[in-house]
Amino acid sequence: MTIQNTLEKITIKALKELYNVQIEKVEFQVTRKDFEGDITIVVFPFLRKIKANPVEIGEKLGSYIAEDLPEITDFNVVKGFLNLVVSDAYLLDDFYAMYHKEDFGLTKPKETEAIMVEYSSPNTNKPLHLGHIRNNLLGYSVAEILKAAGNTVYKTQIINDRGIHICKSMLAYQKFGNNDTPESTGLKGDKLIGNFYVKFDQEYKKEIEKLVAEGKSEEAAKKEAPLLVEAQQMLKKWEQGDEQVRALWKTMNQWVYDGFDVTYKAMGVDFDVNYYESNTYLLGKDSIQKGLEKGIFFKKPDGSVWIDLSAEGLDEKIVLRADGTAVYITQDIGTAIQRVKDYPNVKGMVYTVGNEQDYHFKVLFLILKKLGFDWASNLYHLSYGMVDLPEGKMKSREGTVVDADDLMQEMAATARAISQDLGKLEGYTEAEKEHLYTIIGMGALKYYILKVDPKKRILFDPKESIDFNGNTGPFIQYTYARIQSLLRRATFDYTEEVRIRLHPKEKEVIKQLHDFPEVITNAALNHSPALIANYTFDLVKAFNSFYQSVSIFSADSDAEKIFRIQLSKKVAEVIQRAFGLLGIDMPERM
RNA sequence: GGUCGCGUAGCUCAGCUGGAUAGAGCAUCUGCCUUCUAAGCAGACGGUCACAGGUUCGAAUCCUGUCGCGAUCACCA
Repeated sequence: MTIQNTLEKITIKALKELYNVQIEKVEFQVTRKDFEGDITIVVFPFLRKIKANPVEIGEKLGSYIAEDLPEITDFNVVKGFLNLVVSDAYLLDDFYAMYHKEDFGLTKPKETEAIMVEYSSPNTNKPLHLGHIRNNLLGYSVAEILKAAGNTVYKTQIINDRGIHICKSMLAYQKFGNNDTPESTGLKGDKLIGNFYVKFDQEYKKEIEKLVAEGKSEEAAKKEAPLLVEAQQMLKKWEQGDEQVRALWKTMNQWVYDGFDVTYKAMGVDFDVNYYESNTYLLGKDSIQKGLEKGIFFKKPDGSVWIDLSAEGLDEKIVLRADGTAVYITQDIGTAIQRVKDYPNVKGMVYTVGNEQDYHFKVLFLILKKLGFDWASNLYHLSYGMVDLPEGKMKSREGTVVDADDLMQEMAATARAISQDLGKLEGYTEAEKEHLYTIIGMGALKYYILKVDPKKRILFDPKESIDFNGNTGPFIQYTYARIQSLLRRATFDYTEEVRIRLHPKEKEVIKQLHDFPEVITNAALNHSPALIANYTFDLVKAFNSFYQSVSIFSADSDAEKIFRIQLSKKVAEVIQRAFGLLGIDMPERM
């Protein structure tokens, strides 16, 4: 609370007068529910400087503050905790300050300081799956949170559009494709290509089996299988710019992009700029050269270039092959530099990539720092845990992945089943209902994934799907919808400020609302949508408790009625804003 | 083996820079719909915060070690 600043000053002054000591900092916390009071000063830390009983210090400090500050109406001391009671008048002022503030909690972005957030980063040989969903939701949400906290943000993805995996799909298409197209098959482009990738693997395995049966070792068979050899030749042709290969590559990639667009739209994510690996895979070599001259890298006798990070507790890492070609990290170095060239106001970057690449990003950031870029100190690997299925790891080639499109459809179907069961949607057209089911289903999915700490792994059971009770997206959406209903019924004017005695539950809600800006700041600092999710749930619980214990339309006075509607309205606004940061839509009714 | 992450109620998870009797949701049980949407609310039950030490007025939180799970240690991306 802003009252904290006032309290801190007074406490410092009081302790100087009472005990003649100079205190630097005062520790505050929200008073626990079981105790009377609103805000608590922890006395224990003062003991270092004051030789006295903590209860005695609390009592003396309490009476000093209560006398000096009209905002504090009462106090009590439990052990070393000084609990202060804040006046209704102060809380009301605090509420109306929030109530009138448009964009409460949001900070205006600074144009001069931008952050680039990378997420999704798909391969173009198969559709998006459950893992991508977590990636996209996290990346998008963190981007929105950073915006809300006052940063200019560029959302980006690096599309893995070249390499042996695409060649495999292309080859399978040439051999078994029958000139299929998304139009002719009715399949989404990414699904069609994904099928050919699976087809390649199947045929490849058959060839291996055959070779092994002919007496080859399995290792040799894997390398010599004609399909694989042909795919490798195709990759070479691609690199040489072979017109036919490039043409097919272009066509097939476009199908995939069209398919991805549909999936991204359903997920509700978007990008400001795309980077393609086919354009960036050659970048970074000249930076290596410069670093070599500066002595950051060294050359081994065979001509390969390395960096020695043993001083930092890591190993030696290769950055350029002996034949002068780039490795994975080389192009990441180049791409990072390219991005700052493209967007000179970028002062930091966030990479949303799974935690199996923790080591890679540690190395990458260290190298960029050593190369001396000022933005290199502001790079963040948004690392997240795997999404596990009950049966074990997902493997795209074995077909045990949960497809992103299928999952989203299932979520809407579940929402439909539950909503029809409850039957509260009279007056809605079928189209409106379907739209609502999507909002609810996606709300469930997004909230379920975003509420857990990114670095923890998630066990996702598609059969049990999502619970719609308790700490879930739909529960919060439901609260929002109920408030909308209240506001529709409130035909009286509720713009004026009123002075009333606050109900304890109302106090709780006001205090909860008050924290919103701080929560956004923390969430941005920690790159954690989970903080927003859990905050919103707490706010909703406080509101529901209030909603159940006071009667809104039959309040004792008009002033109370007005205030309760105002409070509800602000709660709805904050819920909507918070969920906006999670990429979750709000239903007007449900 | 080295490095990194995780280990909190039967299950899923919160717990900010150390602070009061460790918090929610689900599940189980008890109440509450003639009054604003019961996808709700109030309450009960449920914990040696993996284990052992240490730091201090005070540790789930910080440090060290042990155990368990996972990731990583590629001239793959």
